[in-house]
Amino acid sequence: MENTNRRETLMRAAARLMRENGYPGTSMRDLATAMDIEAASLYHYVDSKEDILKEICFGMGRSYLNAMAEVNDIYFNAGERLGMAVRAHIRILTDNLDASHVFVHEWRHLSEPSLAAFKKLRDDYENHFRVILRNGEEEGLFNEVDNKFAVLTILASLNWVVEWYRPNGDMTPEQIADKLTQFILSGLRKDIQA
Amino acid sequence: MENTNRRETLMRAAARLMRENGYPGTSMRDLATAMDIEAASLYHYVDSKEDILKEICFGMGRSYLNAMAEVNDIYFNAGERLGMAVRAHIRILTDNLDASHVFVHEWRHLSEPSLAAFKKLRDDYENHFRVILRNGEEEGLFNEVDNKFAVLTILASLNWVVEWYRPNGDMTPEQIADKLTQFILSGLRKDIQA
DNA sequence: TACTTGCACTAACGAATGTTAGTTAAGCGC
DNA sequence: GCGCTTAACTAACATTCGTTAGTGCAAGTA
Repeated sequence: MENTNRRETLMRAAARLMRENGYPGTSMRDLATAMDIEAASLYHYVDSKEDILKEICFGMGRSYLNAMAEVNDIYFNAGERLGMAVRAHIRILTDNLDASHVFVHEWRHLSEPSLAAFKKLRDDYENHFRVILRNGEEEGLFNEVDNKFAVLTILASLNWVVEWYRPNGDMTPEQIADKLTQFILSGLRKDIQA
Repeated sequence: MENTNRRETLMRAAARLMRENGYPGTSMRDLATAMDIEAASLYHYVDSKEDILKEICFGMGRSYLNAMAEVNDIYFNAGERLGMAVRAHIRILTDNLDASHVFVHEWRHLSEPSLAAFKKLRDDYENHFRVILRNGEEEGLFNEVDNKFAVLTILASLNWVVEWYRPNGDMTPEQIADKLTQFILSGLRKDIQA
């Protein structure tokens, strides 16, 4: 437990607290207690409480977007790209459970103009998924579906993992990603030719 | 705008505020302002702030469970029962958007023993879905899947609707339920015999 | 008319909130 | 040893928080 980047330790503690109690339910004094310092000392590392939220939300947003950019750099068919995107998403999410929870749920407590910027970032990410689905249709691989609706439903499944995943549980992130991909592609119904 | 059950108006206003700002982010004074009375006057209707949360969470929980009981009373095959459960869930959710959001996201701010009771209620509801899936397998209708995982993923898709559904949007609750059912059953992939 | 009830009010409580100002002690390069 | 930086501290600020106590008034009932 050396002194590796105290600021980052602070961010991690903040993410954990905000995950457990929400952003308004997390006080600077709570965070200070978790860091074993006084509340005022936090301001040596951050400018304000909202700064912490901003850093977590936009940091995670960048992570997700970067991973998606990598996926799109590689040229595969839409089915494979979808699987890779799901796998990347689940990997980042499970690697940063607390921060991802904040990313998914607490961003609404951002104030303008950060709020608008964050929404744009999210829309960008969703759009990448939409493009994959459209490609899949063009390739004759996917059914023609309402893409907006489908992406929301897919991301719902992915993001909900943050609610129940536990490290040391009985599913690895890779297994989760595989099952999700299969579910998204095939659903529950048994193939006729079983 | 007559005086139809002022207490219920209060609950509705509370649900809206807690949806927008979270439970810790909603003060009794905020709620009082929304009701156009003083904060102290709220205590004529409720015992405490947490009472409001309790009433919303358990009220919605009962609604969802009752609907599920009705679905299970009628004897259909698992595929049809799943469709009916989805439709019932989406109907309740879209009929009570704000309260459902609180039900899905704010219950964690309950304190014991309410918290444990709520979790039990939720587990009961999830179990009903699990039973439907198992029946579907027994009937040879569904693939054999990890039921716990599948139910979480299905409920994720359903509950996420609370994040994007807008009355006067371009999908009716029935259309949403139908699309969700289709997605859950068949996924994205095009049938071979298309 | 007298009493009760429903629904609101004012005033205030102690505690908690985010944040600022100013200080102190330790460690490091010169 | 001197000066600067880092990382913490104490003390306090104005505000907001959930909640309680006590009051007033209007409507309904005996």
